[in-house]
Amino acid sequence: MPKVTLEHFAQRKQQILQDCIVCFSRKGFHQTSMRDLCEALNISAGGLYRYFGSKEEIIHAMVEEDHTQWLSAFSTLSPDLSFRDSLVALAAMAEQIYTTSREINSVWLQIHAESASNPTVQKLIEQHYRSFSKMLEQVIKRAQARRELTSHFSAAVLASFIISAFDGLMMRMVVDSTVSSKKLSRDFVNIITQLTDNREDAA
Amino acid sequence: MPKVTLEHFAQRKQQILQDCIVCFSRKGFHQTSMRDLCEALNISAGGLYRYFGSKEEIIHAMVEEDHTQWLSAFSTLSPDLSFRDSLVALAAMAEQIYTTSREINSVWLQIHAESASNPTVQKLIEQHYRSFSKMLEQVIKRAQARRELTSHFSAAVLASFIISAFDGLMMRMVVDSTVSSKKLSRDFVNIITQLTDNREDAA
DNA sequence: TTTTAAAAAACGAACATTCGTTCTTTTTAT
DNA sequence: ATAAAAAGAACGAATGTTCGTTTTTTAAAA
Repeated sequence: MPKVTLEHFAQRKQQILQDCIVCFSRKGFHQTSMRDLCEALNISAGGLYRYFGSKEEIIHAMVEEDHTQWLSAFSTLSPDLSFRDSLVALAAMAEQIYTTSREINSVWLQIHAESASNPTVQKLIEQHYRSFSKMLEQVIKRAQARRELTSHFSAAVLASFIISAFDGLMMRMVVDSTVSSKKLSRDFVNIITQLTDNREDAA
Repeated sequence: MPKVTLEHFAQRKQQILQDCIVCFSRKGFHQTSMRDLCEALNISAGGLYRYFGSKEEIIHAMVEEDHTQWLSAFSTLSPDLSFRDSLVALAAMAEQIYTTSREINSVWLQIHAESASNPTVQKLIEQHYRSFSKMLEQVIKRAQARRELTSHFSAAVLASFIISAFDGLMMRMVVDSTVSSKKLSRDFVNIITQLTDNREDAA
């Protein structure tokens, strides 16, 4: 009779996805052929297509992978943390997500670029940012309520700004190899917290 | 006898480059074939190859195009401006560069992604940021000398931060169609200036 | 325990297209 | 008449995907 796999299948699929990420980060989606993938993963074409029905499907899976990774990371964030500590924790998550497998960085950037010409990807990313923004706004609003963060700017605008700054940092890390992510992200946290902390707004 | 073109040639080349940018922004470098370009530009393969020796060459030309555009924009920046006004002016330049031809945004993002797998592009971009950073540091140092800007952070770090924030903003504009660049970039200038202005550092 | 049947998993040659580029030819403008 | 400019057919290589075949794995039958 058959083989009673299920989680085994999912596990293998996950492993394949990770390997694909490495390949894509090195050569780019559209420069990496299915043949390239097969060779690198030691799998045949037919084998690979059992796990992902198309190249597109792999791309979508990568977006969702990153999305869920961030969701679960965010869920571990205690509401009791100060604004600064929340930021520090988020930066640490970014460290962990984006440097334990350094390749994700480049793939994530590629996905953003892809979204300009790929409506499906665009929709996935937009939705990712929507929920991500929401969560960050919660943190900001709590900090503002506690008066440890200036209320000069709306939570939505601040969230947008912070996300952009870190997206830009990620971009920079891909482009400039001399950037030390650890040092820079710490600098960024310092700047943001210093710049947003509450001082009896004497402007 | 020959045709005495020269600037005519350069002019046509520039026009072709602009049209390529539009095409690439809609479909992406690697999804846009030379045939696609030829059809869209109403030119033959042989004709196109007279202006650019390869697809790569077009990409390089786009990077350099953006680079020189920013260089000339920066050179118009008066040293007498306050820090805030300098930022406002820079944001206005970004507005002008990135919204008069909205497509450049997406292409610029693609170029960043490309740099991860294309050493030549990576080198071009790295060099672009190097000179861009230098110029911004000048502005920051002047503002710090005038004591209208906190000296809590080094000019290099601040420059890095500001560039990242605006790169991230650009990225966001590509990904999220609902973003109003005008409003957001103004918010960003407000945040940065508020957060970096000099108050007798009572921390 | 060994055999066996059946299905899942993996393989890899083959498919029709499409790719970037070249090259010969034709047109255009002096 | 001459040479630059444009054209577009043609090239081999490479693309994503399919599909018939082989291998492996499993659990019931012997």
